[in-house]
Amino acid sequence: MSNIWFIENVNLFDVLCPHQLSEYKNKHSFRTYNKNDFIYMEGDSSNTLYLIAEGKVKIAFMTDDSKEVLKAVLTKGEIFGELSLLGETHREEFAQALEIGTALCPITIEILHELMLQNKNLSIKIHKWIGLRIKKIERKLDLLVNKDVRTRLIEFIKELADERGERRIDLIVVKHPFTQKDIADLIGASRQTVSTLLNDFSERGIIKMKRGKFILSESFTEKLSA
Amino acid sequence: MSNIWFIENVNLFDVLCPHQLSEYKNKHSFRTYNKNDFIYMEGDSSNTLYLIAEGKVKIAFMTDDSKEVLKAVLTKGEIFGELSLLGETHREEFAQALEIGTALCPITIEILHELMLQNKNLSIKIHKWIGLRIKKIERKLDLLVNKDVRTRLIEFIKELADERGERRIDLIVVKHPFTQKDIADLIGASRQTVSTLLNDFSERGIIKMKRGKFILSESFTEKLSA
DNA sequence: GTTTAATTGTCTGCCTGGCGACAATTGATG
DNA sequence: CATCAATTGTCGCCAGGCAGACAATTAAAC
Repeated sequence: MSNIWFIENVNLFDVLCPHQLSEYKNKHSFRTYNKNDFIYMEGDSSNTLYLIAEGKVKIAFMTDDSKEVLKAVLTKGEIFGELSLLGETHREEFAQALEIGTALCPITIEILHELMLQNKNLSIKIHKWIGLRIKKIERKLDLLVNKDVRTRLIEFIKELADERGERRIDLIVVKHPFTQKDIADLIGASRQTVSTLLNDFSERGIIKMKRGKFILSESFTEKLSA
Repeated sequence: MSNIWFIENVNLFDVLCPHQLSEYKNKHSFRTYNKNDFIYMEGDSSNTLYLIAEGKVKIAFMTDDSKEVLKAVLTKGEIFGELSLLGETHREEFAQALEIGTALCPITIEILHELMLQNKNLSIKIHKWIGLRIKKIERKLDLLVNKDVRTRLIEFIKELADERGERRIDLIVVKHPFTQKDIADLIGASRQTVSTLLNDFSERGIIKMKRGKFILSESFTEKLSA
């Protein structure tokens, strides 16, 4: 399974966020949150979708034995709460701001449905976007079932580079919102193993890292696989 | 994460299959397949969705190193090929009939879109169905990341019981289309481990099994957890 | 019914990767 | 700037579960 599905970027954010459209500018403000503010909690009624304009948002849920399971850490330009669109009545996860000044653009499903009726193109984009979400998660499943931690970590970094990498001359800079613990949780590994592997990659000159940032050579993919 | 999302059965099959509607009866026939016939292959254009009227269908894909990865084994009443609805242009998986006399009811997306425009209710049901698919797969991810093989197997059986279990007095009969190898692939375990675990459950009187069938006591859930 | 292929059962050794422990580092906070 | 909490680095131990091997069983095919 390749990454083909990812190439066609539907860029829902640009289409959706009314603040992007000049006529809407200043008509309503973003909602802003402080660090650790909850955007919604498990059980809340599920009727709006959010676009992240600024900051960092954690999506997670609690298990029966009240441990927290991380689902995603999202930043600027990403969307969450979209299951409200798909018949979910109550949240089964919570969303929490991780930084002061986290700014979100909320869109209720009523409004979104109106927009979709008016705008056939939007409707199609949203469907595509959902299709991509499913592909992405199926891909993750495949990795989890069939690949070892090393491979999963490599794939994780590759995906990150595809999604948020800024190409420079001969290298790719990837800013991301994850701690090593986050990465470990997301790829189904222990924090320690991720730490060791990353340092291994680093020592072999394949990636450089600082907190919240990877720097990859253009050819890191081949190097990593070797 | 509980099973709540599963309770509301959207029963898309009944709504969709035109053969269920008397006015449509005999208007067109099911398409039937022989054992090992491919319904579609990777790379085929993705423009129809299928309802299974009879038989058994395998969904899988090939990895780069040409090993087969099982995604699902489906039977009567189940739906597949639905990503054609969500902007997929070409299949990234293949679908293969596993039994002679496998009968499918194909619906092209054009027709489906028409139906959805005419029938608001259908549209909503389909959205809900997709929402459930996403929940289900997210749940699977959670299990894979956070639970051991034993727990995953238990959850797999529980889900099977919910989906296809026939309740009898004091017990639940679950007919299913899986070999132990299939189950192992689907829950991310080895065939041997699954075999051993199932026999362990069996010896402890918690489940009885024959090929393609589980018999569970009403209270198997608690017993299994113990 | 016989033959044959597929599925299932079971054992052994082995190894990936989890976990606890603790130190070192970094960045946030006042 | 100093303090403190969060994050990262590293080690050793060891268990869950995979893989190979082979026998036993069951179902399918003829």
